[in-house]
Amino acid sequence: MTFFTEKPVTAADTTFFQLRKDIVEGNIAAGSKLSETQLSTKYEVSRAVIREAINRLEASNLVERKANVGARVVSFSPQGLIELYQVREALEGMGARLAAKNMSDDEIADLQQLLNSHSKKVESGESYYQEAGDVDFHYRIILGSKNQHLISTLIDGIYHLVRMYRVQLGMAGPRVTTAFDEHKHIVRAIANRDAELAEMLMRRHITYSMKNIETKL
Amino acid sequence: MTFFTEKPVTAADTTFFQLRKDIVEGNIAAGSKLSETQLSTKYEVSRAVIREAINRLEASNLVERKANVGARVVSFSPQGLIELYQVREALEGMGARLAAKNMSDDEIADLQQLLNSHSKKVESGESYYQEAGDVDFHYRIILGSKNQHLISTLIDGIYHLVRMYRVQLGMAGPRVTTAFDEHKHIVRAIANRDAELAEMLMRRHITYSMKNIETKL
DNA sequence: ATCACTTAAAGTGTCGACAATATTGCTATT
DNA sequence: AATAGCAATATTGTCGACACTTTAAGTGAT
Repeated sequence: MTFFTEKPVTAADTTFFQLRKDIVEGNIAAGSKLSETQLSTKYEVSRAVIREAINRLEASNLVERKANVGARVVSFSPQGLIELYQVREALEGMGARLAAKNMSDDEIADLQQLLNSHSKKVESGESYYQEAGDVDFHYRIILGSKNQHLISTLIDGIYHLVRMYRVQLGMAGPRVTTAFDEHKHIVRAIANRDAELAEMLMRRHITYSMKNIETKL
Repeated sequence: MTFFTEKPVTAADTTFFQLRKDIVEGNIAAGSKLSETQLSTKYEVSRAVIREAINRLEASNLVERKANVGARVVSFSPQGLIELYQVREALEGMGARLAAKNMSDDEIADLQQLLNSHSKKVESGESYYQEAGDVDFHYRIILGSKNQHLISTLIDGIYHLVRMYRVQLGMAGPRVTTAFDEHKHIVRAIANRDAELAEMLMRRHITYSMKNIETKL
């Protein structure tokens, strides 16, 4: 909902999306300074729209601003990554809990179907099961929570930061096969309307994911 | 940390704080439109700083903006309040868990002392145990989590929304005596470094608080 | 050579004006 | 009378210029 409807309407919108993409994908280095005048010439818009874009990036926790000094892209730190995953664990855990309560039967069926298509691709050797599939899975559950706060906090905020960290660490995608089993169990819990279990499994899933990243540091 | 250091340095800062106060305290009605020109004359600053302030209010989830249309103060809804408390439950639960791990012994001692002073005032009939005390308690635990994401999400964002809802519903403060016992148990869990229990008790505490509000609807 | 002070440069913060979009009210047609 | 289209108005979005702050460079004294 919040995510798929991201059509830019104003110049500040497009600049914001562009800047966010450039930051998340590492084209603008972590920790680097964002000069308003410089960006304004680079993106061929006035400083006003750059400022608006930077403000939104700040709200997304992708940049930090200091008054009268300027904005910098947030710099990577293992501690920051851990903190991010702690928040993610709390929010996505709650998301799974609510999804078990609030997802419609149709949505659950779709989710199971998505998992099946992933399953086939994994079995047939295609290691397609990568970022796109993983993201799709998590998005559906978050959206299934029907909690607008949760949805926008995760989808508009945290996920972009997570992706940025992934790029910084040079990780192609999430863990492949083991993660798939975890997904399966989560969906089963949701299908059984077992909110408690769904939350617990989702929290574990994210904890594992983080530990997997930690080993690569 | 993030909270006590809120000194305005720029005109946009002061305008933002003023506007936020006016919204949270209900001087600007929920659901009302925020006209840029109007506010610019009212607060005697240019539209640029008003726009910046509104942007930050939007990031705080206190107002909603639509392109080429304008900004409105978020409007109250029971559903919205429930969703807010669900997020709060998840985040403060994690906050308590982390506080049990990360608070220093001194900080815990201070927290216990704070609770004692509340206790005396409750026993002596002073129903002082109101918003200020409750807020102080929750802030210390959140800050004790040492998780910067958690801290800013709650203190810069969610708490203001919660206060706004409280004002809308005309609730003087939180539940008095029962809440105090809950606080006591939470602190004990933290002092015992029992992260699991601290999280569970905090989540319950917030759930109770929400149910208490629900009855008043 | 180092440090304090002054001054120049660069960058952010703020402003007022103009452009583009949305809303309102009116007119005309059926 | 109701509706569609159009004109007028009001509001937001964008721009360039100016003011203020920070930072860096440069000068002089110890």
